[in-house]
Amino acid sequence: MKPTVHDIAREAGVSLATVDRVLNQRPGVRAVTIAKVQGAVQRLGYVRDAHAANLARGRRHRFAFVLPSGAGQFAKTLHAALMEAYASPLADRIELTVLTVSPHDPHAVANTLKSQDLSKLDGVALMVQETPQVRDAVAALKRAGLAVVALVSDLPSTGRDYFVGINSVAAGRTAAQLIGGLIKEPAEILCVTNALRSRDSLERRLGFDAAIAAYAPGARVLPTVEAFDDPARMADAVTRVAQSRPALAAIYSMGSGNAALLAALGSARQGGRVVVAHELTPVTRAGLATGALSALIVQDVGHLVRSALRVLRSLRDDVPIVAAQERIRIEIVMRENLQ
Amino acid sequence: MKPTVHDIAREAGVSLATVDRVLNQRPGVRAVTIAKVQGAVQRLGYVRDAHAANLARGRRHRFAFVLPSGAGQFAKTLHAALMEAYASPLADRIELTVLTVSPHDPHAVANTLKSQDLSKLDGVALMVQETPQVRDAVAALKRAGLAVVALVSDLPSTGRDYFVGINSVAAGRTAAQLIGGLIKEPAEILCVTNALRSRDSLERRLGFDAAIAAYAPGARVLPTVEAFDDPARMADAVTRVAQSRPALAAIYSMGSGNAALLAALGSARQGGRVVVAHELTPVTRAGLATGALSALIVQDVGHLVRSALRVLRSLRDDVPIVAAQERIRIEIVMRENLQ
DNA sequence: CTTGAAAAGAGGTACGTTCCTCAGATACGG
DNA sequence: CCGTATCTGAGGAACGTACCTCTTTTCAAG
Repeated sequence: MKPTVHDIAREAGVSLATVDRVLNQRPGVRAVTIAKVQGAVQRLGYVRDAHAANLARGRRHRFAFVLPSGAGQFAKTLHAALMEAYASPLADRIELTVLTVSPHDPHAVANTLKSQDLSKLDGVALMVQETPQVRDAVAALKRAGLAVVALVSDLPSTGRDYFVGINSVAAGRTAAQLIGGLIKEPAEILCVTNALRSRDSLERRLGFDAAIAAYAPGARVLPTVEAFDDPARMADAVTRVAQSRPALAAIYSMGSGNAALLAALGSARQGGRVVVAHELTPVTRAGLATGALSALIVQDVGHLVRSALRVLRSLRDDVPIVAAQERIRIEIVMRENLQ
Repeated sequence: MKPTVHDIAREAGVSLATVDRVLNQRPGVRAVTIAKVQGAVQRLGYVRDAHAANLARGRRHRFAFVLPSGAGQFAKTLHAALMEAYASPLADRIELTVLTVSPHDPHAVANTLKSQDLSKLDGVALMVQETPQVRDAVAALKRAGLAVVALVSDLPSTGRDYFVGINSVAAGRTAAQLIGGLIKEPAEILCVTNALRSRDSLERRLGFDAAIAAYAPGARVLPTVEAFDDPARMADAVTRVAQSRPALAAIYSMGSGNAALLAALGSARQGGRVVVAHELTPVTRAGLATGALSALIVQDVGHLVRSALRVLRSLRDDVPIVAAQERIRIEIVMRENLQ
């Protein structure tokens, strides 16, 4: 039988109230008594029953997710996964608010959070780029005592409690290994992205550059095509390079903009050309199915949102986080292991 | 506020006891009354609080995991993951028994389960090959009212409640795509395994054969090397083929026996040869790190055991299973996305 | 010593559900 | 119309924890 607070009280020779005070770190207990209680906890191997605790507390976790609004397919896919997770038993005792903010307005995150009553919130998961404004906003959240989780893009110097997502540098290295393995002979490689300034693209590129020489010796990486969220520009640039470069062996799409890329490739694609992109969305899924894309580097959106929810809850319940469970894997998805 | 049984009772115009009887499908309620209660449940969107329910029930889930004993690295890795999951908050209210059975004795599973007092058990997860004896054993478990989950290898015609693991045919197809993509020119491909008779090896081979022609046109698949769990035999056969066949472009290790394979390759390996195996274990991890292995097809053991625990619990709590969360992905692991 | 605050004890209610008992109501065949 | 079987109601205890109030003890400063 698992020990309860009553067992602890008996074992420590104190009352239930004192055990409760120690367990919940409330004041009014002498140091020696605290030690006695903690000793009993150790000896009996007591672990608080989080379910009973929440029940008693009548606690409902109120979490907010801040997601980028607008075009990106990935954000939409993630949003859908979030709503699915929210409908599942995994989310019981959770009240969810989803806030979408423009990824282009640096003040949007701060303003949106400012418009929220923080006392009506227990935790926030943020999928945003790190900016000074975001740093301030996170600091405000922490001051209000909220749990803060960075989602997809880390916010390392903000004091967030946890990061749920993949290591972008490692993702870039993985792309390099994949492309190096898949191309039949060393030739030219083109990197494309919508915005090179974003932290994720930057880090992926870093990892890619660091690893490509080892995995594709002799290959040449062409100057990056940056489309600045303009589909026409992306299509245009890709078409030009693909047609003018017979030696082009691979394309690495580091960020968003896959719809335009695939549209352009559709008319210019030749057999044997390796194309690697990120994230599984309706667009990239179709690309895999038709063979326009060779492989994808993916973080499972379902895993991301469930992980974020679990981590937020664990932080609030003061329960240890199962790191292994919350580690998001860098997945390689090809047509045959797409399910 | 989430509706409670009290709200349902009020809404349906019945007493709390009746709501409880309907909710738990106990006898003694007229059909019309059942309908009234279910209508109220629908209207208010009531979902039972599984935590409070378990608390009230004082229920502790007693689950048993049946794992293969003996050599296999994979089983050991899975066992370790199970113990880790068991120590985590994920497993609270769960009492775990691990039973190891010889994978070679067809009666072992049945005998081991027969030695257990089934009334002291709520659910069983089985990682075993399907045999007539196993079918009977599972039938006995179901008769005793237990939840039964097939782990890693499915037991499709036994009446198990759920299967946690990957589709082996799809895994074989993935191996084919991977090898087809990674080899530089069509040549010879060698398949090796310890035991071709096992369902998993069989199905992987099926998928591999069905897909290899499409992904490696012109390649030739050599007769399979079967080592019958004899490391010397494996090493011997592999060394012979590798040395006598200069055109050997790839090796696909379909099952266990990777330690012997890698030992043999260590002395015979040449650059550029593609080697794909299954499962992430200390042995294959080292193989990836040294470059002896090109890629692995992996099912995450942590995910497997956590999934099995969650599914068993959901089955017992009569709570819907989040299929997306429990779907085990066919992961492709290379050196750079090995974390 | 006395005083008084800090520390500890005692006992209670509540959370949402399960499950029990006992009593009262309804239905139905004879 | 009665007896009996089936349904339903009312109420309460329990699960393990949180948190509240009220009392009692401890202990050091005055």
